[in-house]
Amino acid sequence: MTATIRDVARLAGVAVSTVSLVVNNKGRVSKKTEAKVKQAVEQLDYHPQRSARGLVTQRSGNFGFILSTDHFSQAEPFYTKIFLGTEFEARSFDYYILLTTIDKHFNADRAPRFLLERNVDGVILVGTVPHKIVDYIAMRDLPIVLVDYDLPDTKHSAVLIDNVGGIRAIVHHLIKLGHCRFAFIGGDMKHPGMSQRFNAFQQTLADAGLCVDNDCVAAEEEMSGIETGYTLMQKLLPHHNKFTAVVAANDAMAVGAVRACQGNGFHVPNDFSITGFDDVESAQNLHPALTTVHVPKEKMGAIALRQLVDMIKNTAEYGTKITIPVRLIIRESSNQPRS
Amino acid sequence: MTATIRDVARLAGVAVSTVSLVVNNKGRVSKKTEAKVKQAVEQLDYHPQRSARGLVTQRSGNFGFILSTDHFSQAEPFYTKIFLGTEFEARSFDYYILLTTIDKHFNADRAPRFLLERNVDGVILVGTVPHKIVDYIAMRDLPIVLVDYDLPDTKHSAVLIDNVGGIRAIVHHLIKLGHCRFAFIGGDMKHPGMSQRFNAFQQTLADAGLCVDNDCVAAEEEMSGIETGYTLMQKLLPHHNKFTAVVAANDAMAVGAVRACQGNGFHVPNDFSITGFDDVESAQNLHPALTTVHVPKEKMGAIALRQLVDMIKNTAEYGTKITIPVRLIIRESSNQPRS
DNA sequence: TGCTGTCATCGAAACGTTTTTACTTCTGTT
DNA sequence: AACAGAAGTAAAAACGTTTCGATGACAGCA
Repeated sequence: MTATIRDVARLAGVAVSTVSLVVNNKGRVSKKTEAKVKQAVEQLDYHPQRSARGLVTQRSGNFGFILSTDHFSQAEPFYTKIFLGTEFEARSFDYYILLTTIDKHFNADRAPRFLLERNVDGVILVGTVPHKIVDYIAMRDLPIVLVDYDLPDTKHSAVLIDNVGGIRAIVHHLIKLGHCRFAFIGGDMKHPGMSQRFNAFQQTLADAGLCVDNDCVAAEEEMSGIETGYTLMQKLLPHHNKFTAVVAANDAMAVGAVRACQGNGFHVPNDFSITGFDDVESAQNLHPALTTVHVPKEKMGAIALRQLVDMIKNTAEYGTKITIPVRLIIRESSNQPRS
Repeated sequence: MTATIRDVARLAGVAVSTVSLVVNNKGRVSKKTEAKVKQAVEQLDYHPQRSARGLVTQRSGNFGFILSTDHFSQAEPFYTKIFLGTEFEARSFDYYILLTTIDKHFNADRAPRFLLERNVDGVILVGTVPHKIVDYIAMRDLPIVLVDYDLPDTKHSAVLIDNVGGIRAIVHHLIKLGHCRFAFIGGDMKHPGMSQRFNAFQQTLADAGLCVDNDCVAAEEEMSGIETGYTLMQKLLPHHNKFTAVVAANDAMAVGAVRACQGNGFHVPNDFSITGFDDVESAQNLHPALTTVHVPKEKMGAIALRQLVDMIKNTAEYGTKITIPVRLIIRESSNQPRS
């Protein structure tokens, strides 16, 4: 049904190879034949067939995009936005994205089919992802870019959030408002980004000559959602006279924390300032609107893609870590401490 | 680097074609050679290469999944969940999903590359999608399944929500609680599902011998998010003595409506009952938790995929409309009317 | 023993490209 | 006028599969 390269060649009165040269504009073809060929291509609406091209070039023109199932189905479209950035950028580089989710316990014989069938030229892995699958992909020596995740003991490219800079900005902002007694809400400490935020929190305070009461740190292992924030804030509230500002490790938990306060008759920010991190959608809609750190999610996805492309073109090193700068967003949830 | 079918054949001591027969278990191969071949496959970790296979079968093993950019980036993961359902089901049928977003104004020369390169065997289109692209795909005669959208004047398969049943359940529930004066909040009436919900609302009331005041219907053209719900509820509130129950066409707008009420000193459900539709994540987290209609999103995605597969296997008709039943979820936002 | 039919396996063609090598034709130089 | 080199084009091989027709072995039957 659809036109093949042979049809184009026949119509243009040239050899098949010449058509190929024109289409991929490689080699030198005279202006005249080029025009002829292009006209024929146009007329037949010819597009090279992916599989045929892939067979000879051994390139699929696809990238794999892997994230854990629970990340993807999360209420907040944090990772969805990263994907969007990648997908959009991919289009302009003529790559396609094969998205798949894997669950926490990766099992080698349930490996994404696109790996087995050599149907991708590189892989982007986003968020917390089993160590095993990274090794698995590396073994098949495909270029890898991690996003918002880092494996400490390996040498893979990664696109990372400037967690330290973000937390530092938040804390300095609060100090400038006059706060000197802080609490912290953290979750999912297995995620390197989370623990990074916590460490930055402590470090920044230490640098400012302040220290944190143990009662003012609440952290949970597994989750880092609204529920978690709510629960942890409940644990913090009994010691509410020990702090005036609460730094949450992300917006979701901050939202939960605000709710817990309001549910217990406290006012934000009059009684406590509460801050988040990530600048997700609901941070703006919240009442009071959340002071937080903006993370450019789409941009991160785009940069990861570009990094992958560069690695394939060999114009980028295979272990580059890219740290994405973030921006403090001051809204209503932070204010001067109660007197 | 990776093993080819020839390597397997050599190792097993059989012909290439025999290996192919075993791998695809077509034709009859003796138990003995089958074992030999399978052992060799195992040993070399052989997997047929997608592009080579695709070239000869003229099948890519991929499905396209298209939704509009704004749908996908929406805060609520409604469409994300549909995708998840599709992707998961696809895996068990050995298909891969190529996801792409297109913007409202589809332009034929920016068509998804997977269409041009014949890199998909069928397409799932989700949500409001330009009429033009559907025609475009149909022209290339690929099987199509629409999800949560329907084109009235065409004959395409579609997986649809039982909007009528859902609204009817909601209204009956409210009537049973004692309500007889209703308001409606609707948005994005271009989407057939939305107008369907509105019509069902009116019809159900009419059937019950009730009618709706014009002042009690608020609908906006474009959007249907939290903001819209908030704005529309503001418009409704001046006439608050004309109704005791507010039916919103989806959860997002219901959330906005609840906020507007609370912001103006009204209590939900004591002053008004407010209901939603969709049962998204935040409907449960809301205070008060939202009475709504549960829509099985993952399931819809899965069913769409299966429909596509069946169409390709020619075990399903090309214009089947599948209506997915929904379930009333009674939570806290609905109660008896104020006296 | 010779013939027919079934079953298992094989060899070769085909799918639609890209890429490499080879062949013309032209241009300019001596 | 002969020739070298460059430029443009063509022919053919290769990529890794599937599939189809051919072949051989073997059983059953006359």
